Amino acid sequence: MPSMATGDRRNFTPNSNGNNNLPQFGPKLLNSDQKSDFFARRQKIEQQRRSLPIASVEKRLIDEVRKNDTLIIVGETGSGKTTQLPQYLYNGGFCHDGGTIGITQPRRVAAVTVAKRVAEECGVELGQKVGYSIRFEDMTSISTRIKYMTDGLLLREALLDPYLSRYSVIVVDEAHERTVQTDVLLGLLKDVQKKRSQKTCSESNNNGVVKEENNVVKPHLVRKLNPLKLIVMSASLDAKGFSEYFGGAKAVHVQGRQFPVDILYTAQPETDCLDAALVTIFQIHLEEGPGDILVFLSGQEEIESIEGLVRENLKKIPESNQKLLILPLFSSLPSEKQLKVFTPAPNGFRKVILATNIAETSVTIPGIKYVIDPGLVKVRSYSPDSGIESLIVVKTSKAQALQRSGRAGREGPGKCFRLYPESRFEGLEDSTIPEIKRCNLSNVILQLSALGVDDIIGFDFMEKPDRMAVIRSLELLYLLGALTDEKKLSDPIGQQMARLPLEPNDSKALILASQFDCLEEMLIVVSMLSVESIFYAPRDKLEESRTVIKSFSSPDGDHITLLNVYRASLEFLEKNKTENGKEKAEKNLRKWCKDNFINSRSLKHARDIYNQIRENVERMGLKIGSCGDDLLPLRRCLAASYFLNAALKQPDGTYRVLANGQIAEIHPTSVLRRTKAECIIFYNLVQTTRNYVRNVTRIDYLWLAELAPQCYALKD
DNA sequence: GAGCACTGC
Repeated sequence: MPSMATGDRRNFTPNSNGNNNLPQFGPKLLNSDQKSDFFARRQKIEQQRRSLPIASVEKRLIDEVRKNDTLIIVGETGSGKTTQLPQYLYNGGFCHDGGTIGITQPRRVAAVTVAKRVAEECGVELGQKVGYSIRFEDMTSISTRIKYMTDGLLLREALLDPYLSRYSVIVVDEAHERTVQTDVLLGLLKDVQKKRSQKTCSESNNNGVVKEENNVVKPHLVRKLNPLKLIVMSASLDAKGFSEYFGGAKAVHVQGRQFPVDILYTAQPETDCLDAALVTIFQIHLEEGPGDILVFLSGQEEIESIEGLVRENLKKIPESNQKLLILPLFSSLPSEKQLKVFTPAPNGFRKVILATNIAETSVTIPGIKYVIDPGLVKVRSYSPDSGIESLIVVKTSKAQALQRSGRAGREGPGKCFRLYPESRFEGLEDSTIPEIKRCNLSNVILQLSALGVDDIIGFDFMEKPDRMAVIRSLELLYLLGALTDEKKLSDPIGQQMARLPLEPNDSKALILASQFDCLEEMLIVVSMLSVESIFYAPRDKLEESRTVIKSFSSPDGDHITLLNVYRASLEFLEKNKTENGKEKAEKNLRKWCKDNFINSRSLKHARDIYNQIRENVERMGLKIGSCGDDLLPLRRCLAASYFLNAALKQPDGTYRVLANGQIAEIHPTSVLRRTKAECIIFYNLVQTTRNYVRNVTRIDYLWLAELAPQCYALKD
């Protein structure tokens, strides 16, 4: 690593085509002290609404929606499309016959914050005319006409109401992100649209009545169905793909409004990305005017090492120049540390935020004037041939690079330093490969089967998933008993699995646990497995954290260790509740988490999931029994459910996956890392630097033949 | 003795 303190620097060249317009989303929220004068505020809101770029095309947009059943809207940053269009539609009479306007978002925070803003603009109480619905939280009522929600939630709704009959218009926002949920939703909506324009509900098999899950007929569902209006909103400059998919649908472009960002490239390719980022941070800090820096890095490890390097090098420069605040930001970082990036730097200080992709779309940080973009991103990929998931660092797409640089132009003109030559930019892919082409499809297939789509290969996806990936997932679902020989959803197993908001394997584990009399325990285990990283160990307290985490660990493996953590936290909470009351107890729990190196956000998430799936299994009528302190039935049940993830120890201490011969090691975070049981089942296998199995439990080899004969018939 | 980006039901 070359010394930072001296003259090492990078020469950046501006891009050749001058400036660019960058896509970004959402309007800025007003800050709270502006709320004081109600009338002044309303006037201000009106003024702001009228000044949005989209306001000038309101009439035209409404006309187009009247004329076309499907419309593509390409809305640039700050156009106001997400907040304004639903209001235009409402005022344009699209709710007159009692229909609702549904707007989907890929992320929960977006659904919530936008709904709040729109309710305020409309001068109504949130949950009345304007509301939102996300997992764990429904802020809608019978009078809700503008409903923001996550795309995944709308998919779930389609299971109960296949015609989506309560909606007159559905707006799919941020479609350019192409999440799995968005892609499935687009295919589904296309189909619903066809069905709704071909026939009214009264001609359907349901005799004109669409029943809710509990067989209660909702009055608004009985009415004759109008054709479904569909609006696909995208920030990508290229609407062609969407338009073609929807049979040449009309596309409308709405201007954006944002500040110019100067794009600078390095003259030469960089061999050491971390070093280049380090040099650029100091170059900006020492030579550029005020404004915070945002650096895009690939992962926690990279962030932590560059954090150390910046600190080291900071000591070498004159003290008057040391006013630099270094803030890491990644998803598994505890909330209180994440929140630090939002507090303005003290007077005279500059913030440098070292972030993963979380800062690309999910989190918007105010005050950023400089972006450093090494042009790399860590992505999940899935090999259908081996069935292995891996996490690899790849080059970003052009669209991603544009999105990143846009983060510098939200509040004023900015600069983006791309740590590669301009020629490399030209060679990048236009857009990122849609997620559906690089993930395991079992859940998608299960959901589509539940929606009556039996021919997955023939389903009209915007981009077809890999054929081999489909076959792999069909096999898994068949082995789990979710699909029949005719590839139809089985009854009751498949039906029950599709209703649970979990991965197919986890759903199966719950169903079996009811037979093994350990559903109480399995609900906890599955909830804990569904969240990311329960434990959080900061680098400087690694040793201490290990000792503490050990106190929860079970010799039988990670599943039971997770169960111990959950039980211990509940015990702490209950005891505290009786002594201190609920609110204080929750606060104390967060302290308890911190002391035990547990991520309290993850634990809270696990509790939410637990409550939701417990309610689900209760409604299904599954017997919720407990195996008490004897956890043998739990381990047997894990073997019976995750039988495809069984592995045997080899003489060299690695493990061989019985189902496909893959070789893997136990992940260093597992409590079985050293013990090396003869036979194990694992929750997942991910390839990083090597093949690792994570969340591992010791089982008896003989259980496999007994409990999963469809896979492990005993040979004589 | 090595380390999982992000999101959703």
